[in-house]
This record gives sequence, structure tokens and C-alpha cells, in this order.
Amino acid sequence: MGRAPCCDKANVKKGPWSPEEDAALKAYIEKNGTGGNWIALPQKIGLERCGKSCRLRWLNYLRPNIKHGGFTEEEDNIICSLYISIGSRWSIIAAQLPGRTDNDIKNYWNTRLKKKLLGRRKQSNLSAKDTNNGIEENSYSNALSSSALERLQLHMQLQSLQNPFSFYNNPALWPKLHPFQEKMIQSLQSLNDGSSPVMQNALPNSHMS
DNA sequence: AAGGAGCGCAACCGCCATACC
DNA sequence: AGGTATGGCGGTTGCGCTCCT
Repeated sequence: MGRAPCCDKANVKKGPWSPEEDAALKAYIEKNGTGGNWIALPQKIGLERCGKSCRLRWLNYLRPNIKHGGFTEEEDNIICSLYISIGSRWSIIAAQLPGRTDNDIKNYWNTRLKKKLLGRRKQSNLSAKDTNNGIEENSYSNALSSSALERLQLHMQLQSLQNPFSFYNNPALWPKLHPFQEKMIQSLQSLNDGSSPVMQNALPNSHMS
């Protein structure tokens, strides 16, 4: 048995928000704030929505200064390097990108950025196969079934082997990180002394909870 | 022109951490 | 100190749109 749900699911509306609901939620929060209680909010406004749903809608869509889509190359780089450093901590990554939400970044990573990187890796695989007469093929296909981070590691390993001056292997090209993350990376590096900068940051066991 | 496949995004679900009583 | 409520987060799902055949 799990814990009780946060609201009565039978009396709660689900699915896409209507413009009227958006307007009601936005107007209320702009006037009164959240009151520190999302669960009570829908009743106060008269919305048949779960408090969590209201919170999500506000944070991901209605909040002022939210940017949607149109990720820049620089943002791509920040997301990649942070993902390499800390994994799927989307809220931390979002904190580095003003106007971006964790949900947006998560979606962007899962639907596009990951494919972009893995697409490059596929090409790298092909060229590695050429140069090794296919000897590595089995280990590569095994690796394809492991975690995304491991795949990313492989990709970066290949990149750094093939191009020592690539983005991933050149810390000077990495975007500026929050001091907290700089510190985290430094401690990871000290734990994993001796390998390339990339691998020092991509520690599969050091950040997964 | 139609329909199937793939993609992108909004929203939901469930778990964990923390606050509160 | 223990139980419950709430907030926050990451993973997943489902729907609508676009593209391809």
C-alpha cells in the first residue's frame, strides 16, 4: 500500500488546462501569492484541479519570464556539461538557465539533445569499427543497452580519443558553472584522479541516488 | 489523399525529503 | 518521537502535430 493521494482523484479534473483555468490561476497567484499551500489553492480559486497540478502549471507555464523552445548553442553546452557532471538533476541544471524550467530542459534533453549526441556517437562507432576491423563491435552493442550516462561516457571517450581538442576534452571551452557545481566537480575529480577531464566528471556512481 | 510512424511537449505519477502537529 | 501533510523532483505517459510513404 502506498500513501494516500494528495487529493480526491475522482473529483479532480485532469488533462490540458483551459485558458480560463490558466487565467484564474495566474490572476489569483499574482494577486495573493501561493499562500504557501498549493493543496488548498485550487479550492480557494474554485478550480477542480489537484494542488500539485496547479503548482506544475504555474512553475512550468504561467510563471513570468518563462522561455519556451529555441535553445541556443550555449544553452546546449551548459546542459550537456552539467548532465555530464551531475546527471539528471534537472532542477539544478534549470537553475543555471534563467527562464528555463526543469521540465522543459528534461524534455529537450530526452527528445533532442540526447539524440543529437547519440547520433554523433553512432557515427563515431562506425568509424571505430572501420579502424578496428569490427573487433570492438560486440562491446559497443553491449554498451548500447546500458544507462544513458554510460552511453554518453562512451561517446565522450570516443570524442576525446579521436579529437583531443574537442569540446568535451577541453575545460577551457566549458561554460561557467555555479560555484557549488565547480566545487562538486573538483571533489569528483579528486576522487577519480588520473583519467581525462571528461571521465573525471562523468562518474556513474557518484551522483545517482 | 490517407494513414501510419515518429516526434515534441504538457501533464501525470509516484517516490523521497521536509515541515508540522 | 512518530505520524501525517505538503513540497519538490525525476521518470513516464499520452496526445496532437508533422512528416513520410
